[in-house]
Amino acid sequence: METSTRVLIYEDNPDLQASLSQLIAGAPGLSLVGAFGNCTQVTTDVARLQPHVVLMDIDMPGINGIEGLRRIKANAPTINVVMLTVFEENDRVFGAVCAGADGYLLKKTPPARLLEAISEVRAGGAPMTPAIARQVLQLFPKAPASPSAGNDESAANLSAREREILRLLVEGYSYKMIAADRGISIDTVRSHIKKIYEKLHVRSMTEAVSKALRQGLT
Amino acid sequence: METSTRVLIYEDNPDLQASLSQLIAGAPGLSLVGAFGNCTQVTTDVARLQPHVVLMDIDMPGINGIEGLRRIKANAPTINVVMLTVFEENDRVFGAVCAGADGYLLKKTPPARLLEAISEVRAGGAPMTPAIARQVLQLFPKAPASPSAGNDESAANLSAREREILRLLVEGYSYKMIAADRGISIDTVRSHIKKIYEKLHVRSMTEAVSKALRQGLT
DNA sequence: CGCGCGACTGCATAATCATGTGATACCGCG
DNA sequence: CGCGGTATCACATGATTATGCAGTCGCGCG
Repeated sequence: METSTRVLIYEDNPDLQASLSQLIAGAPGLSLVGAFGNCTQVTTDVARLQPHVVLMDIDMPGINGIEGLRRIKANAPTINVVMLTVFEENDRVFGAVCAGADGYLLKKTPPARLLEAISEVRAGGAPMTPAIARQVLQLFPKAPASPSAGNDESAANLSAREREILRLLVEGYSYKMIAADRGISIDTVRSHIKKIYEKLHVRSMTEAVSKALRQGLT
Repeated sequence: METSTRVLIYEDNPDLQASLSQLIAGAPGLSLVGAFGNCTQVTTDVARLQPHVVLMDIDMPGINGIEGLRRIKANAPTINVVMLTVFEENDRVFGAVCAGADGYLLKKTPPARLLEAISEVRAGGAPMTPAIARQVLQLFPKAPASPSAGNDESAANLSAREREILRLLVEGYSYKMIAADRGISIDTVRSHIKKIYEKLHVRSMTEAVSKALRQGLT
């Protein structure tokens, strides 16, 4: 029974493909199952080679890396796919993360960091080159600034405890679960929830959760 | 002309505040400009102390860390704010990144990594604990998979009727109201909702609504 | 001091949700 | 044809939610 991490590489630049292959093949705990210059056969490749991690070049002839990523995720969603790119363009980053990328690294990433990234993605992380991570955070919609925004009225009106409890509602906690989580009685939970409803002008949990999520109240 | 990174800490746990303070104060290239247990005076603190980096605890009495973050960003957007938390909850992560967080670390992050994070954020990166980075990527709406979709299972898997009914749940409709609205019996509504729960792997209305809104299923 | 507020608690009750079991009709597909 | 899936419906039961009423305690404020 093989316990090493099976890595598959898609990279059209021959030099980089060679050096990545060497790096992976020579790294303890990793095994290189394949290295290709394009991902036109990605579906069959993946089915045949059963990789745990795919290093996917974004720019390749034929099918681009994002499409390759999509196909992998469509057919084998548990495979971790780390995107590799020369550039840091926003639209590429956005496209890749929306397609389900598990990590995103610049090609110039030093070898040690690349190996680290592989083990990180295997452990459930999402390795990103710092500049990419920054871009990822900046892709999020910015909430309106706080000061006296009318929108934040509802939020500012909730007490800290009420906000905590609303958060747990959003997570799908029942009254009983909230009580257990916060170490209070279920009747206390009810009281807080009743108050939340009044402040948010809602009459049910679903309305409260919906409003909270839509207005970023929690 | 001082060239060290000025760090301001907001952390209400006295032990952690003390150890963070010691860490920062003792690190070459960093200087600790303040450490407080709450961020009620964040605006004046920041104006007075002129930090480059703020380490901000998410949970604090009075004004919570996300609100503190918002105020910093509203008044001094160039200050880098790294959020600290015990937990990894999705809504917190989402709230923080929408409020403009520059990084997000778990409190249990080892000291060496924390120092690294500070220099990383200064260099334009966005330091994130691996698990948080994973969550950040997962916060993005998933694009429709390419033609032979399997990835969009949850979304594509709901029938038209189920999707209609989920939409009404999100609007806060009760079973009875849905039945009236669609001209069907309440037991029919129940059957559909049961099926929706199975497909979405949830067990309550609030979970379904939450999931629907977060993943753009409706 | 009284007041308002937040956090906490209890009890009773009605309404609503969630689950299981069962069923029919219709459609498309191999 | 049988099968699976969708839409529809009913009944019974237990669990959970929502509401009303009542209360205590601590805090800050005029």
